[in-house]
Amino acid sequence: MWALVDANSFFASVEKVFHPGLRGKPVVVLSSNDGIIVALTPESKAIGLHRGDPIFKVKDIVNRYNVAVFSTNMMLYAAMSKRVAGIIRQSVDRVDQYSVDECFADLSGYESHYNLEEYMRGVADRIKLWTDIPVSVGIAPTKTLAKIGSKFAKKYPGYRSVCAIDNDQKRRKALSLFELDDVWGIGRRTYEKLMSLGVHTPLEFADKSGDWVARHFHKPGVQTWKELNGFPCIDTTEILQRQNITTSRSFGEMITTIEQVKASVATFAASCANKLRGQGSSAGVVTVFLCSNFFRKDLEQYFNAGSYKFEVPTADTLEITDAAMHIVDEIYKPGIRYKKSGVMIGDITSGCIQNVLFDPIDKREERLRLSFQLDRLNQKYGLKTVRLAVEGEKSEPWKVKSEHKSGNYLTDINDLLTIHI
DNA sequence: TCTGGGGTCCTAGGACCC
DNA sequence: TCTGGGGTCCTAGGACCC
Repeated sequence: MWALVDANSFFASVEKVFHPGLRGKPVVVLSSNDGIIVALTPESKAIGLHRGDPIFKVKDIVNRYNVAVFSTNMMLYAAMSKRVAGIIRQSVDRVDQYSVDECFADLSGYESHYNLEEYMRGVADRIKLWTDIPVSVGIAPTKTLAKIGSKFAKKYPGYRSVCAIDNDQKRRKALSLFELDDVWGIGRRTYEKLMSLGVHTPLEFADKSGDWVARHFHKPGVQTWKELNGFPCIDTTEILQRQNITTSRSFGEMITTIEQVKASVATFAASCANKLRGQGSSAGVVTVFLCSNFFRKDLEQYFNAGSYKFEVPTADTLEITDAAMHIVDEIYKPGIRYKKSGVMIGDITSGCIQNVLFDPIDKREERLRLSFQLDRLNQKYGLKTVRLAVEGEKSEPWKVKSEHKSGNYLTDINDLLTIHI
């Protein structure tokens, strides 16, 4: 059996932990650049807000109901995520953290010693007690069914945080009541296809024959069908090594000069290189893209991207940034008002690196040590304390808007909360 | 005025190889 | 009229996820 432990409205719940006056009140957390709503509490849903709403379009509701609005603070959410996962790991040996707010716990072997429902309810209670984050748990023979269980646990308080789908009768009932497009693995396109084939509920899909499913779907659809029938076939074993690393941002203000574009791209290249070193890998290719503001129909639109392949895979910030700057020289077009840029690195490899005889870079090892030293200093003294000059100042007009950001209560000693009793 | 960011896997088709 | 068989690798695009 698998248990899925899913935090409720995770980002919003984290903010509520540190702002206890918001209990029972509507809370929303915005995307980067204070753009759209990415997380919201049930109280916010009840007054008509939705995930994905641009915040400026719902300003009236926000003002009328005095909604608490927060800018995104990934450092804070990541630190809390680690704590929640740590509590689960104290009770279950094999835990895959699937996303920032979800963990799959492998319960095989536990059923002979424990009542799984009670056991996981204990875990959920401890998470609530120790972190104040509410979670919902689904227990089932497959991950797809466990996901469905966690949604029921979230929706109906009667489950007291845990819903087990552990026999065929419960499975059929759950599948008959669940929304087809809420099933894990069924997105918009697959949903439309199923509807056009006359399938309206997860149960109707699960009850189709294997031949029928193979005729209409490829591997992903077949997997979902098997999982809905209780046959596990989805592996989520943690991927320790990223295959691609991207850093991109929309700008707080549109920019035009090549110096500003370069400053943004250099900042993102340094961030990619930092993440790359963090997982102990090297990259074989770097890609840069620039684009204008596609919501502004009145302005000239532009998108362009370029790539550079390294002769020898590298994790050197200087080398990656240098390549990125050359790409900007090639794809930058004057007269455009740019809204977003980004850097992607790929062809990521770990371990031994094949050298070439005529390596254009001298003293590779020393330069890499320099990059690691940058990481150490910036870890200790704060982001961008030591950086390349081309990255520009700490406050640049293109920096993201982040007007409602709370402190890094769990990771920065200067932001520790003071409690008055 | 203001509209996010970062991933994975799968498949088909082209290019190329012997 | 008839023109092989069997591979690999790479890339772009689709679909999905949080």
